[in-house]
Amino acid sequence: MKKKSAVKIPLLVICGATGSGKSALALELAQHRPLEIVSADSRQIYRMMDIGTAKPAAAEQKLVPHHMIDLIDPDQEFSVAAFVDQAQPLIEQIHQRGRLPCIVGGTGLYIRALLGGLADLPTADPELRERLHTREEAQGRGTLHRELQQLDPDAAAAIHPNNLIRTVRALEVCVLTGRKFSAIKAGHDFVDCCYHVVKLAYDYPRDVLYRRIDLRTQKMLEVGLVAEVEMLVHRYGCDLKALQTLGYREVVDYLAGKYDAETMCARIQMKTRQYAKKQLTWFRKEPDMIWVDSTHKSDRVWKYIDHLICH
RNA sequence: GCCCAGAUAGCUCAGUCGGUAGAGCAGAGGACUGAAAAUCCUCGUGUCGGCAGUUCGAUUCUGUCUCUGGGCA
Repeated sequence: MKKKSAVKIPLLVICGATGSGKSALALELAQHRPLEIVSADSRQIYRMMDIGTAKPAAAEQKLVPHHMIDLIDPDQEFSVAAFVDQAQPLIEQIHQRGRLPCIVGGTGLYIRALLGGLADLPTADPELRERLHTREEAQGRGTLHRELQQLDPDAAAAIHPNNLIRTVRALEVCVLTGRKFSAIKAGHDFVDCCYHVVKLAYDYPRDVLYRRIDLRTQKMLEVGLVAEVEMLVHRYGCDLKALQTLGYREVVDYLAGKYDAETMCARIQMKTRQYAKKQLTWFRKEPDMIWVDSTHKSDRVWKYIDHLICH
């Protein structure tokens, strides 16, 4: 998975909270410098989920080459590993075309995995997961975590008993490899960066960011988020995993009559603010992050980019 | 105008048989290696509406005033 080359490929990363203007900045930069955009967004990979994921408009995508968008249908499976496997060769191709690859996205794990690679872990096994979940249901809460304690005490200690999803994954790795999940992870720490990277993020006062989010949510509803979700529900049913996505989930509840339109809007705004906060927690500890003051962005940003391009 | 019910954390409310109070949500902080816009964890002092009275002690009992619902005129 890791590409070892003598010269590291230059790579611009624009990350940060949802609604902070990542896409707009990338588009602006692309007007003046030769770059192509690689989305690092775990939801924009889905076709038909356009409005709620704030996917760049068709016109914008025509203006600048965009990648890693509309890869799969909403009922298909995806993963960090799939993202890395597809994005890494893309980045190399863009570089060979003489352009600067620009990662734009808010999915912290995807970015980290792209830059540092992933540990050598087995892919998801849906049937095994199904069996594990069934066992937890049949034998009671905490069953799987207790099993994990036997198989891999370190992993169990690091995962809260209430966190079923991560307990299942850890067990899955142990069962599939016959090794300890914690031991495999310990041999990999994300540091092997195969790119020459500049990481940027907009730094907003929290209240300004939240106001932007509230407005953006309103706009999404105005341009037809509800209709988009209705179409998805009609096509796939409402149990779709992709419909757990923030924004989509609330519209599904609204359509089911759980609350009125006003409450739906308020809830999406609230959930989006909470998500932005969570992203900030993630990016805050990201090493070598350059936080760009949102009020006077340009000069510094151009300098970093030209440095990368000349590299 | 009269009667009744309320007034407690940013919001919705619980509670204190008199010893100054606690849930949910919100908010803040955090974790995160193939579901990551998912999943999970931690954090609760506030003139208990104002004033007066009873009491060693009142958010709790009494009176009164203000405000908000509802009912009767």
